[in-house]
Formats: sequence, C-alpha cells, structure tokens
Amino acid sequence: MQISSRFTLAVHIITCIDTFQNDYKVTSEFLASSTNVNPVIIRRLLGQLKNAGLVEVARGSGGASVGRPLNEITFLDIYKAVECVEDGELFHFHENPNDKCPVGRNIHNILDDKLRRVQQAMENELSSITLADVTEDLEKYLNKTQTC
Amino acid sequence: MQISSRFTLAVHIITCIDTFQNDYKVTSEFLASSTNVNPVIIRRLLGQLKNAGLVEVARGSGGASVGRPLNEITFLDIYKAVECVEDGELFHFHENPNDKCPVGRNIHNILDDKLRRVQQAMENELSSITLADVTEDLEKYLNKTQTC
DNA sequence: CTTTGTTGTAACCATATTTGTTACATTGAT
DNA sequence: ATCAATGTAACAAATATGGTTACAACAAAG
Repeated sequence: MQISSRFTLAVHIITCIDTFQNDYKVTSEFLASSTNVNPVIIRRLLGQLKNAGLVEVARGSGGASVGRPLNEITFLDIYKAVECVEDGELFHFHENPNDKCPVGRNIHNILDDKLRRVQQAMENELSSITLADVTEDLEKYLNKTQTC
Repeated sequence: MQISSRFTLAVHIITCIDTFQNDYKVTSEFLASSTNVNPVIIRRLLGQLKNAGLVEVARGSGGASVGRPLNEITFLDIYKAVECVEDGELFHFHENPNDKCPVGRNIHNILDDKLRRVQQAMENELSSITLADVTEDLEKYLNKTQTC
C-alpha cells in the first residue's frame, strides 16, 4: 500500500512557501494553483503542518510562512506531521489470532521488534533528508521571476 | 497509512505451515483457525505466495507446504509477494502539479531519488530478516503437541 | 465600523482499497 | 463416483482519501 500523497504534497507546499514568501502572499489559492489540488485540501494540510510547528499561517489577513530554517525541517518531521503512524505501528496486524495455537499466540510478540527495526530504518533515512536538500536541487532549475 | 495486514498475515501463515506440515494437512481452514481470518482470504493470500514460489499448494487433495528453506525466505520476499508496491513507488504523488510553476514543474524529479533511498532503506532492513529468525524465536515458546 | 479577502471547519459525496462472505466449478485422491 | 479442498467470481461492509460547497470567524484596510 502506498503512502498517501499528503506527504509529497506537504513537501511541495513548504518548498513553495519558502520560494515565494518574500515576493507574494502565499495563500491556499496560490498553493492550490502550484499543486493543482483543491484549496480546502491545502488548508487542512497546512493545519497539520502548523500544529507541528513547521509553518505559520496568518488567519484573516492570509498567507503562510515557513516556521524554521529549512535545514532544520527533516522529511521525518513532515512525515510525522501528516501521516498518523504511531511508533511500532507501521505494519497492521490481523486482529484476533487464535490464542490456542502456539503460532497465533506468539506471532505478534515475535514480530514486534523485527518490524520496529524496519520502521526505524525507514524513519532514519527520512530524518537524514531536509528541505534544504530540496531547495538546493531546486536552485539548479529555478527562475524565481516565474511564478505559478 | 499503515501497511495492510496481508504482510503480517502472510508471515503468520508460512510460519504455521512450517510448524505443522509434518503432523497435519495444513488447509485454508486450518490456517483460518490459527489466524482467525476467513478461509477465502487465506486462499487468496496463498495464491500470491504460491506465485512468488514461497509455498506450494495442493489442488484437490489439499494442504500447503513451504517452498524453500526458511532461512532463504526473507521478509522482503514476502512483502513483495503480497504488497503491490513497484520500485520507487512507495510514496504516492499528487497527480498534476502545475508545469508553469518552477516548484510544481520540478518537485517530482527532485524527490524521486530521495524517496527511492527511503524505500531502499526499508527494503534493505526487510531483506535482513528471514522466517528462520521467526521460528528460532518461536522455539522458545513452542509446544508442538498443541495445535490450533 | 463596514468592507474585503482569507482561514478554519463542517457536511457531504465519490472513489479506491481492504476485508469478509456466499457460492460454485474444478481438481486429485480414495 | 465420492469427497474434501482449492481457485475464483460476485457482492457487501468498512475505512481512508480526496474533492466540493458553504459559511462562520478573523484581521487588516479603507
């Protein structure tokens, strides 16, 4: 099962805010135009990112800005902000294995630490990448005078 | 989003087959009893595992057996057999970012190799764990005279 | 203090995926 | 031939995602 597009969408959004916040008021409409995603979806996602302290959003007057330096925002920060996967809960278990079967009785315990290692490996890699890496790559292509 | 229970279910199933195949005919009913999952779901999963060469299933006469030594069946083998995630497709993208926006035009390219590294880290860890590790742990708890 | 543009959120819908269930044709051994 | 089991189709239920309309709350500007 794929990880929902909320993650890539969130990376897109914060990158966009950083790129344009000095020259434009970056509203949900603005971001909807760049992503081609409904503005309400954008606002809901901005809400999650705001709760995680990654962006700031101005009520009333409008516009979003980045909450801290891009090299201090890791992919893991974003992942945890928008995907609701608790520690050790990446893999879903079938609910009621048979207690009377020695396999059924123990399978959850036996798998737990192994699957936690898998989740940890993934999260380690996510935490090694920051939004600064993204904007660094973006510089190669970027022509800031061109907006959405 | 969590990874579907097909994965943990598949690990459970193959472990069960290995544990009981010498003493019982391990049918989809038998496995349904141990997992507490509908027998048709079991058969569908066994079909995927069979296609991947991980188990053998006897039509007509019934019963499943393990296809190769447990230390040669990695979690990655099982994951790939039951989850349909192509290489570099673990993360879902929003479909049509705006080509006229420098961020929208480049975000997919910029993220692709980074997200591939994340997927690779996860799959590396999955490939480092085998079903032999599971049965080794299971031995500690196991009383083979007790079935489901 | 009213207007204006924006955010936050509720309500509802469509779609996709997962899991469960019934039903039954096909199969292989006895 | 019988019988138990598999493979699979058809459908249902539950859940998650993404989209849409609508509107109250809000902050700034006139």
